[in-house]
Amino acid sequence: MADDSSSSSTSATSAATKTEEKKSWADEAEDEAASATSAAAAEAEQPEELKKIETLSISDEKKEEGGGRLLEDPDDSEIKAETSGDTVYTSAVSFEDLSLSKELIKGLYVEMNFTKPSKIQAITLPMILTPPYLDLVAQAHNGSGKTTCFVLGMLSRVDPSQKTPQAICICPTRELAQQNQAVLMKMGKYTGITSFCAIPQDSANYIPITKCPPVTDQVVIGTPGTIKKWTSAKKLGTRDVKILVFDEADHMLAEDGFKDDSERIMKEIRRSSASCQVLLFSATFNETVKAFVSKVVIGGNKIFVKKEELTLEKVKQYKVQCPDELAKMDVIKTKIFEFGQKVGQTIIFVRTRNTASMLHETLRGEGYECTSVHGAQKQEDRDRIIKEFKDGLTTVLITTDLLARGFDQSQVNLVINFDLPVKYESPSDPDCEVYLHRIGRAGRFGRKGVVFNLLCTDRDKMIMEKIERHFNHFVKEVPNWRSDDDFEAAFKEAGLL
DNA sequence: AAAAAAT
Repeated sequence: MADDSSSSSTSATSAATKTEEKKSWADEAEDEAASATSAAAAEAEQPEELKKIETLSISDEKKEEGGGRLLEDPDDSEIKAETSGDTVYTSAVSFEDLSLSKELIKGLYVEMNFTKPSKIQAITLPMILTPPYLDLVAQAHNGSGKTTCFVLGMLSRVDPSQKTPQAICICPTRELAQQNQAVLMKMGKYTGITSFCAIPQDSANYIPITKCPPVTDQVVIGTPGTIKKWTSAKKLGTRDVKILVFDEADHMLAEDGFKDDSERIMKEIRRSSASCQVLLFSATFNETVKAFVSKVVIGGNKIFVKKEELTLEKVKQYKVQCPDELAKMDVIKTKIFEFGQKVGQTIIFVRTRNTASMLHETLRGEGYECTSVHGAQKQEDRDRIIKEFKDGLTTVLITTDLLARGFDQSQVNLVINFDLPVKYESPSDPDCEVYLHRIGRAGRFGRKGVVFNLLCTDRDKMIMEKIERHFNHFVKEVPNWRSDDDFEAAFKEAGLL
């Protein structure tokens, strides 16, 4: 649409593909917005949900000086947030409490259809938007509205009249970068703010970076390697950057994730723009990353959630004991395709790219309609398959952990772990963080969802037990993998049939 | 050659 393309960047990444892309993401964002209201309602129904966010300050010195302020909560006086420094934050009851520009308020109500801030938004937005703009690390449940927190942060800290990059957001996958940019453009539609998506270009319309004009958009969203490429080519200035966001921050700062890239980018930006505010958002922070993160945001505000309280109650989890791999296939064909069609869209997670293609081929060969997406495919193919799924043209999507994090499609009610997520270094241990992110693809904004973990070996069984123990959450077993009735009962229990 | 990014 004309509006969209004029407000977005025309630089580098294919303008044509992007515009097309944006339309699909934007359509989706409407659904997301609509469900935000129901999320608020869902939260209201369930008061114990409110106790889930536990905030704490790790900066001891500051706490003594500032005296550890209490944060007022609009919904529940039992929530106490200790913050760092002297600033007193008042949780936002409405978006009007945040002294946002009227253009931004209009975007929130008209474009996003939001009515009031979600829990995490109410708590973090004042922290993000109140001087002296302390750093923030915030953990909140999957689908609770974290994106809005940092997108709103970026949009309101940026000066639209100044044609230089002032906000940068770094994401682990190009899909997530694009999704976040789409949300930003939609929310900021009336602000005149423009954005640039710094992700690898598709081979078809590759332009060497030396031929690209420097970035003049106020907001840059992208993946680590490409951001680095643009800055070192001196095409992306970091002098005026006021706010730096890491989405899926635990992964961005993990040793086996993007730690080196992230640290380098953070250092460089802090060198050229010392007062830059750093925001770290994720649904998961394991102990190792948490310890490291606390060193990065010294004196900042910190919000963490206990791991036992992170599992989404509205997403029912099951395990299915299958005698062999063939039985797993059979469950997909006779149960998942049968019931899945009735309850919305389905994502099937597998461990490797290879399994993704093979499973796809096998199912398609037998007439089951599905698509697959993973990192070995061409960029343009990935874009197309994601768009088809977002547009609802396809209902079953097979994927790797490419889509484990952040992928937001509210119609996804069914998630299958064809393979359980395991740690690369120790394949008999589960990757509990990835597990949580995967199941979080269902149940967006407090919706109902169901997850089936297909187990086949004793090792699978043991890994599943470890996951249950980690989250202190019992996962029910589907008694008989052959039984339609057992599956039907599971779907019904999850509230989906 | 585990997913991902990117060289």
